[in-house]
Amino acid sequence: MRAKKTSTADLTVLERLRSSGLRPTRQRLALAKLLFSQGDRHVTAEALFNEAKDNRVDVSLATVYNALHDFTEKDLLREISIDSSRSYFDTNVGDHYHFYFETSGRLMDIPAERIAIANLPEAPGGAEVARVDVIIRIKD
Amino acid sequence: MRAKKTSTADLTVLERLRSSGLRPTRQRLALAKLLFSQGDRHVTAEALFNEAKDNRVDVSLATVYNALHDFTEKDLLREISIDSSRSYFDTNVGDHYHFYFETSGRLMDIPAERIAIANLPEAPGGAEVARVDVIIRIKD
DNA sequence: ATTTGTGCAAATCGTTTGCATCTGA
DNA sequence: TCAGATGCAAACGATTTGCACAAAT
Repeated sequence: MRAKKTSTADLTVLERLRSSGLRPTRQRLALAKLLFSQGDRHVTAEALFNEAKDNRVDVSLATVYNALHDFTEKDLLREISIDSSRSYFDTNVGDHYHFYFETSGRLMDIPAERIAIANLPEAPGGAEVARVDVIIRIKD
Repeated sequence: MRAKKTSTADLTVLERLRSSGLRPTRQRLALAKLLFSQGDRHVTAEALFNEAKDNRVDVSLATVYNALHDFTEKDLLREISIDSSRSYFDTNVGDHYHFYFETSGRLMDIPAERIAIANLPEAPGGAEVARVDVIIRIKD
């Protein structure tokens, strides 16, 4: 099975892992391909795990978590906390905000330019701002 | 102590529960008193539970969770999700945002007037905005 | 009397960990 | 070779639930 040809997309993903200092293992490559080959995505660990299974990618849930966290650490992903029960990982690591649809549990990106934030108070004690999260919660 | 006199503060809390349609039970009254008698607070269920114990208020953890959720439903509290592992309950239910100090895990209110948000995109499909959360994460 | 709330312990859910076994460089 | 990854199952921590009992209206 799987006459495994190396597509350009594969190369991109491979490069991406390599240049992040992450070993491009079979599992990480497969997950990265799922994550980064379809535009911006917001996935949960569980969802990615299932998607992997559907694509006959053999990974354990623990490995999915490991990969997601590794990718996040290397800024290939951004983690978003909507509520205490789920964590989303966003393939869009640029500056942007989110709509959150409460009933469907879906997230949608809002480009940073679409919201003007002014007068941002400086952090007390002059500490550094790690990031600004904006979530617009929608009753749908 | 415990000569249980009815202070005006108690009355306020009692009124508050009543007018929210919540039965002012011993436990809810005690918890509400802890929550609403010391200015704006950000508590976790666990923290409030311990505080109750310290004050010899006899409640179970399940009841603390119940009360916090009941209060939140009646808009006496606002729930804030910082990361997947903790939920904070904020006694300030007015319009405002938050600083989050990553190492200490502390929250600090930012009055709404201190941040100007412009061009807020309307919700797709004209759905209603439930609320806008802004969290400024601080490396401290 | 009826409805609503409470306590407890067990159950659940997402996530993490320990450790023996693999695998990429 | 061998540091770094993986898989599995067990451990975890926060939160929820089921149900018998207690309290508020």
